Amino acid sequence: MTGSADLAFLEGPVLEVAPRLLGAVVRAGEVAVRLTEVEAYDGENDPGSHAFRGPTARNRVMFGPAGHLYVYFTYGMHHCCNVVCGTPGTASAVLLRAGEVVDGLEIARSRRPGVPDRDLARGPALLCRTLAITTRDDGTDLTGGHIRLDPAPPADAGVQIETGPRVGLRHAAERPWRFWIAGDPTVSRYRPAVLRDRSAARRRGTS
DNA sequence: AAACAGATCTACT
DNA sequence: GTAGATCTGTTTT
Repeated sequence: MTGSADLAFLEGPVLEVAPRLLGAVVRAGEVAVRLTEVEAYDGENDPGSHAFRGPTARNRVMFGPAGHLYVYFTYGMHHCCNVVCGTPGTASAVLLRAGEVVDGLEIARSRRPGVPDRDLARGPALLCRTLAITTRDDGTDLTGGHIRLDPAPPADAGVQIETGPRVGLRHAAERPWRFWIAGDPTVSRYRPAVLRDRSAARRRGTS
């Protein structure tokens, strides 16, 4: 539990890294979450990635080395966090979508009063809220600081994994790059990505 | 300086 | 099951 975690596996291709993060534990201070649901984002090759159009002030962390945290803010009120993977220069990352609180339960509950335990980190913004992760933590090294990541224990190596489309994307929504632990109750159950842009479809339809 | 876009969540029927 | 609130940070001019 002490010392630095071995995060070398994060340097691989994002589609291999993402499923291996299931069962891994993210610890932020007193609260720890075991990951049950993640999504892969393949940087400049992926229209769904924030890095698709190249480096900017916001996404620069993703272009750096693996094992750091990329945190972004969206919808005016939500934080979401990713684990950067791949080699420097590539901008692949894995969105942490959901997990199970495995330590610091009292503190986690106090951050989300009245919520059932299984829902404490059920969804990417909720996971960040339960771990108190904000854009202040953007770029954090995960090998052993105030926020750290520990690989899935051997017991999780054989868990059954399911895949499906990523949630909520406008582009590349069809890629089945969402991974979750089969049957786990903490996996978010939001609707799959849907087409929102009816006006564009209508414009095209009147040809 | 201004416009845009959003990898969500909650509430409501 | 679905509609809509929400409003900041980022990007572009």
